[in-house]
Amino acid sequence: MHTGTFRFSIHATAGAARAGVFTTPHGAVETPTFMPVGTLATVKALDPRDLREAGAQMLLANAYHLHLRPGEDIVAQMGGLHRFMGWDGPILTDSGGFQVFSLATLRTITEEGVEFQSHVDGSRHIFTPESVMAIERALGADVIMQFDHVIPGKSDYAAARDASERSVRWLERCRAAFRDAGCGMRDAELPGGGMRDAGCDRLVASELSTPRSFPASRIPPPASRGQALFPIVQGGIHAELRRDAARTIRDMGDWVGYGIGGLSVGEAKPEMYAMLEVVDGVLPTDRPRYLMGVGFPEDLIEGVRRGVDLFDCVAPTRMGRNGTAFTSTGRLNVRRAELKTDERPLDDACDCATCARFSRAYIRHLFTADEMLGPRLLSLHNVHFLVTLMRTARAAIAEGTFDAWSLGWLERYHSRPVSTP
RNA sequence: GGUGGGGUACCCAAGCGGCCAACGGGAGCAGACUGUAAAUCUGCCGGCUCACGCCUUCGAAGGUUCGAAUCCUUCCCCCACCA
Repeated sequence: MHTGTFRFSIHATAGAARAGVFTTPHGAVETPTFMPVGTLATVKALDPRDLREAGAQMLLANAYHLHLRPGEDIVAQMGGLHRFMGWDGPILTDSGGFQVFSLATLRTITEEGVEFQSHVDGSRHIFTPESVMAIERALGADVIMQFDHVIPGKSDYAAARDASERSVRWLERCRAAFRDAGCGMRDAELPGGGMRDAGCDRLVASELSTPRSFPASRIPPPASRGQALFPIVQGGIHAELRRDAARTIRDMGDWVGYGIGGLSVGEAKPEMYAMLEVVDGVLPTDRPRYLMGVGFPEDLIEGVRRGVDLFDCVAPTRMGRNGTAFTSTGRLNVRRAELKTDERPLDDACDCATCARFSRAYIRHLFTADEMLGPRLLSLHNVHFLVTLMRTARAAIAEGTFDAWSLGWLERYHSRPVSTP
């Protein structure tokens, strides 16, 4: 596949699993990969150098949160998301669709869009596919997600169908808005046909020279490089709905990549895995698939096994802040009393900066003493762990050992001897 | 020596006749977190018990009362002020 500055090439496969390279305007990403989440243009407790050293290749940020503060106009004025947060690698912005779900008590959904009450100050904001596109355009991430309607994992068929179909309708509107605001998108071939327009080029040049004079909604990405809009396949845990959504979206146009959403939101794991298999059978195999919001190490492996290339999740950083470490033999609660004098690293098999330098006993001490270095060191370890897990999976796919490797890995992870010294 | 205040579970601290194994907080212990309203949240936290329940607790010892952490007496400590 080659669409402008975006490109996806697959180097090896193992069943549905693939090892590839996803190229974006801000560089290439070796897949499968895990993308740390930096909702507010920061991966909590870590700076870009940490992330780079941990092996992260691509990051997430969130349109809803950045719209509330500092505002996409500020980000655009400051040169766009990459420059603003000091990360020159690829970035993906989520649309705020997940907040439709997680801020359920603070919003009202209509066909037109969603009215949110800000969780920051209570003020009211209307999010529509169009306004979200404007926000994501202004933020300037490489990949931007459509505005979608996420529902709880256990939702019944009717509710799931309703949300899924609405997401498709919103996708149409996102695409239209994306195109209309597409000036500056010369390099990106947009789904359903790219657009080139000399007027747009001129507009880009003038806006770049005087960015402050333009309203936020009209400020294009700061560089002439493109953005890619990813659709999101919804459908809850209903195979028929998932299949329908995947087909409909696939047939809508030639997307650079595909999001798979509405999973890991309360449903059972087998249900999530089953949905991945359904979607895997429908989406084009030569485009990257992004499983949104996942996740835990075991889910990453199960996802790769079912044809997923990109993952993101708050788990490594949130759990890192809350005192849980991922290890090759399961999760480890670092506050446990039995670690009081444990001299070993969090994970013997880990070569992260935390494991190279600090003992479990010390990290436990940092947490019990409520020292901020603790959450930082654990976040670093957890991010490194997931990123490395995907890198290892990639190598196994390339070497043709993925099946055996993944089964062995899962068995060890679930064996749970964990912390006994 | 005098006057006043105070001694409650690991710590701080409410309670001041029955609804008290005793509010609340901390510490401790265990658990949860999946497109971040999260450096957050939940549970346990005198002993025995799965539980019902039983047993031992509110400085110590006596006493009043159907019944006391709560009232009375004496004693032991601590704090403040006075001599």
